[in-house]
Amino acid sequence: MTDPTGLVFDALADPNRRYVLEALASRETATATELAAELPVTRQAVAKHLAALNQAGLVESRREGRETLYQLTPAPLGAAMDWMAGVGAEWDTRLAALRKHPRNRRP
Amino acid sequence: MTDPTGLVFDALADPNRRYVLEALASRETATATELAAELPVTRQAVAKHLAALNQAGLVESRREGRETLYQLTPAPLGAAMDWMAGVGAEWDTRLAALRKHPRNRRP
DNA sequence: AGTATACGCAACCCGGAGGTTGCGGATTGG
DNA sequence: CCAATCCGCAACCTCCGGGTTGCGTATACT
Repeated sequence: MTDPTGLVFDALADPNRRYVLEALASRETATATELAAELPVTRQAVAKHLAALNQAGLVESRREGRETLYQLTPAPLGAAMDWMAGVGAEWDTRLAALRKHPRNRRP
Repeated sequence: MTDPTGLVFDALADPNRRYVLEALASRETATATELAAELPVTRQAVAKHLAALNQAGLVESRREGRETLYQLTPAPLGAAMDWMAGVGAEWDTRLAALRKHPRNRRP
C-alpha cells in the first residue's frame, strides 16, 4: 500500500483513528496520553494509530521536552477527496451522456 | 462498524475495491466475473468485495437472467467527503482564529 | 436433452491489524 | 539526588479480512 491515497483511506477506516483526527482538528495539538484518556484503549494503541496517521501524512509530531506533540496536517485529505470526486464526476458525466444519447433503451 | 461513514471508508481502504469502483464509474454496469477478469483475484473474491461495497451503499445489484449486474451508486461518497471537509474546515478556521488572535504565544 | 456458463454458499487457510503487558530510558520537579 | 511522568521499543495474543477451493444450482445455448 505505497499509494498515498490508499494510505489515507486506510487511516480513515478505523473509528479510533477518525476520533483522533476529530480531536486534533479541534485542539491544535495533543499528546498520545491525552488522547488515550478519552478513548477506550491504552496509550500505546493510540501511539500506533498516530504512527499510521503520520505515515499517511495526516499528522506531524514534534518533541517538546519529555512529551511529543501531535498536530493535524489535513492536506492529504484533499487528495483523497479528489479521488472520490473523480469517481463521482466520471459517473455522472457518463450518466448525462447516456441520458442525452439514448440509443440502447429498454422500456 | 454500523456507522455509515465508517463503512464507506472501510470499503475504500482496499485497493481492489477502489479499482472496482473506478471500473464501475466508467462502465455503467458490470458482473463479478467481468471484473475478476481484470483483477488478480478470483470471482468469489470480487463477489465479496462487491458485497462490502453494497453494504456501504456504494453499489447496487440487479439480477438479469443468469448474471447479476452491479452498478455504481456514488451517493455515500458525498457523506464521506463531508466528514473530511468538516475536519479540514474546523482545522483551518481554528488556525485562522489563532492567527488573528495571538494571545497564548510561546516563543 | 445435454452441455456450458454464471452464480451463490460454505469451509477453510493465513497473515496482519488492533490491542495489551512489560520493560528501560529521558525529562521534569521537589 | 530521588521520585514521578512521559515516552519508545519489543514480545505476545487474538481475531477478522482477503483469498482460495469445492460444490450445488439455475439459466442459456444448440
